[in-house]
Amino acid sequence: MNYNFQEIEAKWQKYWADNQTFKAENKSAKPKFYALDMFPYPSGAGLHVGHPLGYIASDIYARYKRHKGFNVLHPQGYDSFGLPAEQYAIQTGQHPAITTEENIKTYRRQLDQLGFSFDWSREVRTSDPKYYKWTQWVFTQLFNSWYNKGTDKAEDIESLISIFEKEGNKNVNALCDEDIVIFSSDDWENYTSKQKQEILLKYRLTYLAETEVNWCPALGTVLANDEIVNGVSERGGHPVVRKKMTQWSMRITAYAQRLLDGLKGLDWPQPLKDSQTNWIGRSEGASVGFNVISSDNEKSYKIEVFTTRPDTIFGVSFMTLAPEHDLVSKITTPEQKAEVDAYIEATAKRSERDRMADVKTISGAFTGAFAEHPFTKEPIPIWIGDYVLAGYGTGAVMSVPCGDQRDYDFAKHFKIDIPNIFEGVDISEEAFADKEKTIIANSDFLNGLSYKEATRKIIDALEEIGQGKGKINYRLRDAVFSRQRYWGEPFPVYYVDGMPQMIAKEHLPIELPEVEKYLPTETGEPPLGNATHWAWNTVTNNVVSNSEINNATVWPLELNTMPGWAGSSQYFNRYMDPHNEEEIFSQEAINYWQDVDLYIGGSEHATGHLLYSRFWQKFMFDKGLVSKDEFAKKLINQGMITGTSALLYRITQRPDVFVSKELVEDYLNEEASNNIFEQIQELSGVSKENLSFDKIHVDVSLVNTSDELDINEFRKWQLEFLHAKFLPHNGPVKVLREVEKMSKSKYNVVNPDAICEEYGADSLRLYEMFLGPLEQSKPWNTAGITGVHSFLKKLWRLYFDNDGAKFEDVEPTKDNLKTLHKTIKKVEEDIENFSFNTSVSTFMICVNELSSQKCTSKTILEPLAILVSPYAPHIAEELWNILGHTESIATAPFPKFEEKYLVESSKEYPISFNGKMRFKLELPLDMSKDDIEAAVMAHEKTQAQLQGRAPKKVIVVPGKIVNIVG
RNA sequence: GCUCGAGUGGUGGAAUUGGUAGACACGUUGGACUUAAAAUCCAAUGGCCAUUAGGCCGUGCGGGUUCAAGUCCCGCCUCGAGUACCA
Repeated sequence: MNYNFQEIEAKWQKYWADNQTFKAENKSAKPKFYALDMFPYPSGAGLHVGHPLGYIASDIYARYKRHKGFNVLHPQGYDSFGLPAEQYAIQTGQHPAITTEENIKTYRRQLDQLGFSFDWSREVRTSDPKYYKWTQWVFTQLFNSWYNKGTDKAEDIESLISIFEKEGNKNVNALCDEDIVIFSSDDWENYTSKQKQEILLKYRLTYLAETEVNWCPALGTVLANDEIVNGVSERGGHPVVRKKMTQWSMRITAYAQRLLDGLKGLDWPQPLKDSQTNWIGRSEGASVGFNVISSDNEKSYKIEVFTTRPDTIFGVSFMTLAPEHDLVSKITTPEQKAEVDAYIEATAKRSERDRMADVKTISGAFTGAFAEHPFTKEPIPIWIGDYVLAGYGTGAVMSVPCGDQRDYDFAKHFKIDIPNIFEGVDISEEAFADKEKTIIANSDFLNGLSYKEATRKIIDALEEIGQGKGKINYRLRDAVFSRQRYWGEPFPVYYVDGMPQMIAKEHLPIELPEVEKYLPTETGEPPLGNATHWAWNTVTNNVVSNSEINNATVWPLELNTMPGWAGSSQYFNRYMDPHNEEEIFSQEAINYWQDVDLYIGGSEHATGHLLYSRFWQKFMFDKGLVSKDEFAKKLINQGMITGTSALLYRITQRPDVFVSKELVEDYLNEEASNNIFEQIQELSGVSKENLSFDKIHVDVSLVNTSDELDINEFRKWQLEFLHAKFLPHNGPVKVLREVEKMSKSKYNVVNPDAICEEYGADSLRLYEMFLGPLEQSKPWNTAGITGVHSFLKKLWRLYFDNDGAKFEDVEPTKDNLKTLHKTIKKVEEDIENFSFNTSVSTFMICVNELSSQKCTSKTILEPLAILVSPYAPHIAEELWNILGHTESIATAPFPKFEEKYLVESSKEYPISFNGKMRFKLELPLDMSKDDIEAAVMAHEKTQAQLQGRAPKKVIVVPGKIVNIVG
């Protein structure tokens, strides 16, 4: 009987689907385990071999946990809103829902053929109204909440209103907008409804605000920083300008400290935690107010700055404002106005990323205005410079050139004073920023103090004169939540007199309307502006035609849609109870499953999805909806699988002439170059001076394992190569190999379908794990897959020979048991440590040993099938079945490791001389140290090594090693 | 620049608390089986020297600690990822 993987794999995939083998129950006496993969976006290109890496790992773990007696939740679904489907819709007019549906089918087929143990009954799709109903609902909950710094949690907006009614807002300790005006309870009572709504918006956890965005007029849309290259849009190369727009924002900054603190308890990769820490960017320092010196006594302006070095305040020799700073236009003197305006205009054309990336160019402009130093009362010139960003801190800096390199460079460039306030430090060449070695000088009452002492003292002094206080600042900014797109969740929001109103839970979901075009409207409104049926009737509580808008009972609906991360910020909880139509999830379900025990996905989500989800989870926790304020206990980043690109040398001047790799290398190294050059010239006619080579990507399927190009296939591959010429004419043409990210455009993607076809899913699963450690990035090279495939065949032959099954009910030998139990031990340790590559080797060793032992004992072969089952589930099911079981292997108990089978009585000691192993000596393990030494010293090889010398020292580590020194 | 990873044969990688460097595979070479091929099996395979016995070198580089270092410490180099005029 042969190992017919195609038949076996199809059979068991059908069995699992028919029997719902992996359906998880929300009630169980077993302990729970929740294994989750990061939400996939179903792209049109389908899966390549890099995608399943993490899925295989989580599947092995999930299957292992089932063997270990856990009730395992291992769901899968689709983050199915997104840009590519919308882009395709714009180009072809095809509705994104149709494209998405097709892509999901491809994904599903590819996932199914790999034999994953997903509970498909729990599948969710973010673009399904039944799902996004709850995304909309969470949004309304955020709207109806404010952040109470006193209790350090989100609370219902009603509690804030009742405070306003009782005592106004003077005692409210909230995380809110900066421009809050103090009012009394009487004031509140007298405000109009609209005024009240405006004030409340400043406190809500999701709110409307003017946000500066990268606006691309030609595309009619806002672009992300990385969609802009050299100041123009990546797609189309259109100009981009900075523009203010009213958009929904999420007050994630309310959670900055808790998001930081929460990281400590998470078993997540350190680099990932580090990048979140940096992203949140907590810094301690002081907020300082500088009064602007004004000849006009009626207007007094104050510049607020945040500084981490308040101790250097006596070193301030100028101030720098972001060009966008509100005060700039107000304080600039008439003489300087032209220069300042020109500078502001120039800055607006630069993207934030541009401004940040360009460290070398120093630019700025003097406003003509001066601020007053809070202590010396000296005038300080106020400059603007694009190295100061409006979005960070207050958008203003107190510049201390002697202590900050950027300030130093700016001062040097504009010939501004650089006063030295450090004792015994030379600042003629560069600034001095070492806090630890700082001793303050030339600073009045701070002289002689260290950084720490001076900081404490100056903050007290600032508070005393009312011009500053200690402050903690976060780099984290509130997250913009509006997108000017079609294919996303619509907001459950309509506008009454321009003020946003939430639509109640019982009327959700608000479904995405049909539109004729997916582009922005001619007036620049988002695509939903094209919808004719997009107004809210507050009487009948449904969506009606725009023509019915009467600004009394029928109002316009929001035209923006939600961003990609909206749907992915609570999906892991929705999986616990995915079909609940009454609640986002039942308390029973969330209390049973609690949180994700293992989350596997790419590190690219470090500061996006993984930060927003933590924020939503903490909010849900504050609302009492979830019992854990972190949603994933353990997280693993799987490494990227890189592709091995094939690059073919082409003569730049003759794009139809290709030269084999080794000839080009010889030529370039000037080895035998004359001979090669003659051949090249004969073929191409290019002179030596003009000769240069390009490297073009060639589809990897056109190249064999010896890097030789299949010339005939290459000619057929693309029309332009039909009449290509090659050097050598009749010898093999070799390509250069380079490891790069796997990508369609580099023609180095390997599709799993072909491998499944040729070797089967079990081989692919094993091979992806065998490649190397899960977390490391590693190159894909199909050459080695034959190794794991022949391992599976060897495994099969342990159970079968040509006549059929050969296992028997016989007692296993000592060696059989030893092999089995050392395998159990190692595999169990490996899985617990996510070291899947080493267990594949362990299986190979085990099967090699059992084969040479000619083991046929069921006592060994049964547990072996279970051990292999998480990795290669199809073959394991088949073997299990043939061993006589009628139930799936999925919940068969994991074999129990027993130490007694591994106990050894002797050890082959390595005998080293000066640390170098020279020979081995078998000695009993219970032999004493002295006896070992005596035995070793008496050995003839020891005497030969020593050649009569007396050893200085003999180190004996029983059970390990003997080392003779001398 | 900063932060975090990584660097081991021709290749992917192994070496769990410092204790036999190169497990397991791929590839290559030789052999068996076969009319032949495929499949399968067996053997060899870090480099250099040596007929053998054996010796020397060897985990990016330079130092150090130790009886013993891929592993620990100090200083560098290279590659990868993230991030950035963060005040």
